Amino acid sequence: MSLTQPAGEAGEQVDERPLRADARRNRERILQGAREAFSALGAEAQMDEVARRAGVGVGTVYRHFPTKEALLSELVRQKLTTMSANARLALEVGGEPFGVFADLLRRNAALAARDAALQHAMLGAGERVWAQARPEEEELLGLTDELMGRAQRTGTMRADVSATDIPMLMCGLCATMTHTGPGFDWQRHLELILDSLRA
Amino acid sequence: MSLTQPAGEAGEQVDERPLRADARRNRERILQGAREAFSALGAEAQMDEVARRAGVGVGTVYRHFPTKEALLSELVRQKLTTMSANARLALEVGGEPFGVFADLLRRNAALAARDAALQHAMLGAGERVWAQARPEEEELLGLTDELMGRAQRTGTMRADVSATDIPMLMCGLCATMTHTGPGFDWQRHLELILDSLRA
DNA sequence: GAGGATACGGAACTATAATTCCGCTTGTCA
DNA sequence: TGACAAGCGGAATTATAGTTCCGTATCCTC
Repeated sequence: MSLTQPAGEAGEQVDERPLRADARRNRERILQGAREAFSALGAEAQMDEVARRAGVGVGTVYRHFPTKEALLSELVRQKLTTMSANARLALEVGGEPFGVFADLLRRNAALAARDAALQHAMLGAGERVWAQARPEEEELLGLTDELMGRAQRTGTMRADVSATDIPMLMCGLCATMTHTGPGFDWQRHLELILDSLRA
Repeated sequence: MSLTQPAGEAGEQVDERPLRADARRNRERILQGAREAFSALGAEAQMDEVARRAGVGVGTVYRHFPTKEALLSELVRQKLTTMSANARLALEVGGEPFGVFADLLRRNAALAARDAALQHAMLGAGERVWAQARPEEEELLGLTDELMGRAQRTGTMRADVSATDIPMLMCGLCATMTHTGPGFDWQRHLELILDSLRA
């Protein structure tokens, strides 16, 4: 189905005219409703629940996102974009490279912790959901690579870790967050991880 | 439903007479079929699929395990038991404590890697599934604690990590295994983790 | 502010997957 | 080896949740 799209890249409207005002507003509401719903109930939150929280009908949800998967995909894409923004900020600020990188991870982890169930929902989502967010993923990876390179060149970070290790580590951290409930001390876990990256 | 059980602990038959020969055989087949099904398809493998692989009818599956959850629970319980057995072995063998512990983790990780999707299915399962396996979990935790204590007393392991950290770490490792496909090099990730435990 | 396109709502539809039911089969024991 | 309890198979049932449809409402343009 999604393989037979007319043209243009996967996500947003391609050459469509701009959305009507109410539609634009609803799209935001839906995304917000979805975040809330998945945060509260995990991936098994139903589309009706998303609609309810967004204050719209299910039909409207489907008008904006053809499937539940597409909705999740958009959430993933946005999350990655936010993380990239953080990374870019970190690159500009400068400072002791390892510390900058560590702080970035801490910030991103905190971001994830705020709605661990949503995180879990996104991780549990199938390949297809992530495939849609490939470009955003690549970008984040690139930025991470640059940040790590700096730290490695100053000798404060192990030379045998690469940017691709980070998603793994964070992925593990997220899994941990959701499996032990909200009171869990993921911060200590993160520090453990950071220690393992230090030279 | 499961809260109104007559008496006795949650899992096995309590004071029932021994299973008939064919039933005992089928129970094993079902468990095996479930392992295969969940390994191949993840938690969304259907009961019919489990039955098919076990070579029995669905009805038979339900005769042995009242719900899908109960079936998953039993798999979790068995996995934990196996890990405990490994831990007990490690305790008896003796040798340099950190090395013994590290090898145990490596072995258990390898065990998990063999059927990462099953692992993922178990992790993704709800609280209730794990609640059933509490005793087995406690036991494994106790053994882990003993092993780590030894390493810490010889000064080869950080003093500020505890046995409860290990499930978190392994949980992260498992999540990683399934999110990056079968070809992923989880071994390097594990070594990273081990490094972070070293004193 | 009229007309037409765009978007909305939510009941109805459909697909999927868990679970039940009951007539039949097989093990067990005297 | 006959009787009966224990166990089996799998079609039918039920529950759940994703998705569609279409009459109605809203926005935008002229």
